[in-house]
Amino acid sequence: MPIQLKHSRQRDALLSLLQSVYSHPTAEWLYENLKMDFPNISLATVYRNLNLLCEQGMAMRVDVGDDKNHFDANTKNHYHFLCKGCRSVIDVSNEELSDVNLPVEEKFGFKVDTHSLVFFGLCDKCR
Amino acid sequence: MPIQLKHSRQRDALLSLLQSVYSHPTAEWLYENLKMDFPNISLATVYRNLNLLCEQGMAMRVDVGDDKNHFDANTKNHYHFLCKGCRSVIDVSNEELSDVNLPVEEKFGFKVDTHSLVFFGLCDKCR
DNA sequence: ATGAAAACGATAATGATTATCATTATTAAG
DNA sequence: CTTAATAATGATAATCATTATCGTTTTCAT
Repeated sequence: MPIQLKHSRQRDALLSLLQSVYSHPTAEWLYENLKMDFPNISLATVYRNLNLLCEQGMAMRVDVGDDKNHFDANTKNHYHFLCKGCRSVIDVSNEELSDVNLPVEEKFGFKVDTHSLVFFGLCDKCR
Repeated sequence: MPIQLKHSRQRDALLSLLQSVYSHPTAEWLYENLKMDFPNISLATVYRNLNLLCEQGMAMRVDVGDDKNHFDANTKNHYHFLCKGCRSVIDVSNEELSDVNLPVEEKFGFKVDTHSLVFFGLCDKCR
């Protein structure tokens, strides 16, 4: 008996908003912007649906260590860069960094499923 | 006028406890264990002194994305592995993974100061 | 010994997120 | 087109790690 999803205008709007931006917004930012179309939307609804979208694989959580989650509709494998100046989160392709897991598997005998890699510095606007 | 540190038995005990363990304890764990010698110690004292030790470079914060900070008296550059089974945090040397920042600098034109790299999987006991 | 300032313990406050719960919206079946 | 089930909502309380506040205690140079 997996939970049978029902349609929701709020969830639709959330997903298309998330898909329309290149930034990696927080729940709070999405909440503020959804208020344009849904003046009565609740922050709880935003969190609920973000969790749903992540479970469904239509979005992913981006943790850059700034104590709040960011969200990304691009679920393809890639890394992120956090600018210490403007605090923006920027995509970084991971083509050049394949097989990072391998040396850890081999040297320590751990089974490495995934890794998290975040870069910190100044973006081209802030440097 | 930089803050003039004064000696504190609680801070001494915190540092030597942290230096004596290979795990990467949380503030809560350190607090519970310091109670042996300081029954009246406050959790605030533990947090205060952990922040101080980090500022002084005698300890470092380890963020593995589990919503609480871990602490490490080994401030030499190394990575961490989080076991999804026993939730323990294990050191990983970074010898095999030098120059991770470089490709990002070159390709995106960002000034990359640091990066955070955490591995997830099962340790040799849990796999 | 003494006084300024650091550190303390207790505890309230914060901020992001989750849980609760009464009400509303969606949807499949009659 | 009703209706009944159940998912989703909005409002808000609760949670949990961490920080701030504040009156009291320690530390330490004088």
